[in-house]
Order: sequence, then C-alpha cells, then structure tokens
Amino acid sequence: MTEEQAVVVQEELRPLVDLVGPGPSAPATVAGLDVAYSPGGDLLAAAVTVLDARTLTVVDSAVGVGRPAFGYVPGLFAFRELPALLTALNRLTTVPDLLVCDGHGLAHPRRFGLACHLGVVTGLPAIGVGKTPLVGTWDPPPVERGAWSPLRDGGDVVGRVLRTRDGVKPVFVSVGHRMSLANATAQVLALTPRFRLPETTRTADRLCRDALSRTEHPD
DNA sequence: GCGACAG
DNA sequence: ATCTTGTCGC
Repeated sequence: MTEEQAVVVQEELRPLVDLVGPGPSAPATVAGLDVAYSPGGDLLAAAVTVLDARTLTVVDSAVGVGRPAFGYVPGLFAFRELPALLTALNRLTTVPDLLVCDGHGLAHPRRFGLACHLGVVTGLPAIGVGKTPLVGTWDPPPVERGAWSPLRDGGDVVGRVLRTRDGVKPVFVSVGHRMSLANATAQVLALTPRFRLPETTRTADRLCRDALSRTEHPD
C-alpha cells in the first residue's frame, strides 16, 4: 500500500469513529498495547496486556511478532503496527472493556490516529495516550497530578494535556473510539497511581521487549 | 520555502 | 522505536 492509499483508508474509516461514547465508567478490565523494535528495525513484537482495573494486575496477555507493515510516517503510524497488534489481540482469551493505546487518537492531522483505527477495527472502546505531541497547541497545565489543559488543533479540541504525576512532564490524552474525553481522562488517572505512564502501557512495554529479546536470542 | 513530525 | 555518555535525584 502506498502512502496515498493509506490516507484514503483513513478518510474512509474516520466516519466510523464513535465520538459519543461515553464508554465504561468502571471497566472491569483494561488493555495496554505496545510495540518494540529490533535495533535494525526489521523485526517487531507487539504485546497486549489485560489488567484488572481495580487491582491493576495482569490477568491476560498475548504477543504478535512480525515485520513492520509500513515505513515510519508520522500520521500513518497505525499502518506500521496495526497488523501485529491485531494478531496479539486475537490471541487473547478475554475481551477487554477498554484499549489504551501507545499513541494518539483524535489528536491526529486527519483525526484518525492509531487509537481510532484500533477502536474502529475491533469495535472496542479505545483511547490514545501519547508521550509527545503530534499536532496541536496547549498551555502547560498546573503542576499538580490531575491538572490538564485542552489540546487544540485547527479550531478543534482534539485532546487533553494531562499531568499524571506532580511536577512531571504531562501526557497527551485523546479519544479513540466509543469514549468521551472526560472519561478517557478519568481512566488514565486511574491507571497512573504511581508512574507517569499508565500501568497498562508499562506492562505491555515490558512484555513486548521480552518477547522481542526471546525472538532474537532463543535460549 | 522552511521546519515539525505519535512510535 | 533504538543507540549512547553523562548527570540528577530518590
């Protein structure tokens, strides 16, 4: 697929995003998704970890190993990681109530980032939590955990810049599918009792790194 | 035209 | 994303 064709796919799928939500206020399980790459960038491992939303312990997980399905192009990120992530999701024995993606949802040039794509394809509620911005402008939120400021782009509020820990660099929260922005914010805060990044992202990050390492060095 | 640009 | 030297802080 060419970049032009990928953009067409995004514009075709974008109308399918559910912006009403509001999504589960008390999900029983929340999934984290992340991908690790080999040093040469020729291999990748995708991981999904499903956490009990109350205890934040892992109750299910799966991985998918493969080749990057697309070059790294900002704005077309989903085409790179989606196939391996879907492989991992299909290997779960449970269906999570919410997907927490490592990247953006609506906070995207065409309002269709990885979290939207993953949400539409799976039909599950999804949100994006990015470590760095892709689009938009914002004011620095107050230093206290829980403080946030709107992320604006082209006249739209596309997400929130959220402080998950006192005095620590904020994260970028945006809606993916079947979730309100307010609920997405609440869920991210529930997942960050101790660290800047959601517990879901942290467990998935560890798992895909381990899986990649085991793929490169069997023994 | 120039710089920016999720992971 | 990954590599990589040094530095700050708990």
